[in-house]
Amino acid sequence: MAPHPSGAPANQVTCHTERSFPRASDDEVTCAASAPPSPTHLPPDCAEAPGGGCRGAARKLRTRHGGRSRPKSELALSRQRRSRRKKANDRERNRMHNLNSALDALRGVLPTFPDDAKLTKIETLRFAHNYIWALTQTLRLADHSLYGLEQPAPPCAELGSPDGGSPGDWGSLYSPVSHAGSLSPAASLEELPGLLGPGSPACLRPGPLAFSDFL
DNA sequence: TAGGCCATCTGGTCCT
DNA sequence: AGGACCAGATGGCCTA
Repeated sequence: MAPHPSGAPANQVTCHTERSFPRASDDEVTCAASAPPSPTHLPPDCAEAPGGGCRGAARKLRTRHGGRSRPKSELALSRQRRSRRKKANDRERNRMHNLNSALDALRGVLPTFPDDAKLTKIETLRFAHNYIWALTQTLRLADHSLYGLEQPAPPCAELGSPDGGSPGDWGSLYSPVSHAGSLSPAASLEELPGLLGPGSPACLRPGPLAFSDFL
C-alpha cells in the first residue's frame, strides 16, 4: 500500500523552505521568522542576515556577558536549550532525509512492476535483501556451469534462502549495480522467466513473477 | 473507523 | 560541547 501516492511529498521540506504542517511546538522550533531572534538564539544563517547585525550582536553579547562560562540566567539557559534543540531537530530531519534518499536510490535499482505502488521502507529492505540473495545464487550457478563442475545444480530445496523461502534465481540477467542507470525493472522482471534458458532448473523459472516472492 | 505508513520532535547515549 | 545515532511518542494522511 502507498500511504502517500499523491499526497504529501516523500521528503518534507525543512524550516528553511516550508513546512508541510505546523506543530504545537513550532513556534519554538521552526523558522526564526516566527519569533524575533534573541541574542542567545541566533538563527543558523545569521551571518547572511542583512546588515550583518548578527555577528555584531553576538560579539556585543559576549562583551556584555564577559565572554565565557558566566553564570547564565534561567531565561538564557532556556533559550540556549531551545536553540540546541532546534539545531538538533534540523540535523535529525536532514539525517532522515538522507536516509530516505538512500532508500529511494535502493528502490531505483530494484525491479518493480509498473502497477506496483511505491515500496514501503520495510518492503524495500526486505526486497533488496532477498534480491541480493537471488543474484548471489545465480552467480554461484553460473560458476558451476562455466567451470564444468559435474555437480548438477542443487535442488531448489537446498538452495535455501535467507528467509527460509525460495524466491527463485533469475537476477543475474542484469545487475542492479552495473545497470543502475539504464535498468528497466518492470520489463526485466516480467521477461526474466522467459529469458532463462531451457536448461534452467524449474525452480529458477518461477513463471509469472510475484513481487511478493522477494519479500 | 481501525490500522498501516510516514515525518517530525524529543531525550538519551555514545563518540570526537 | 556538539554531533551522530537511536528509539519512543505524536499526529497526519491514506486505504480497506
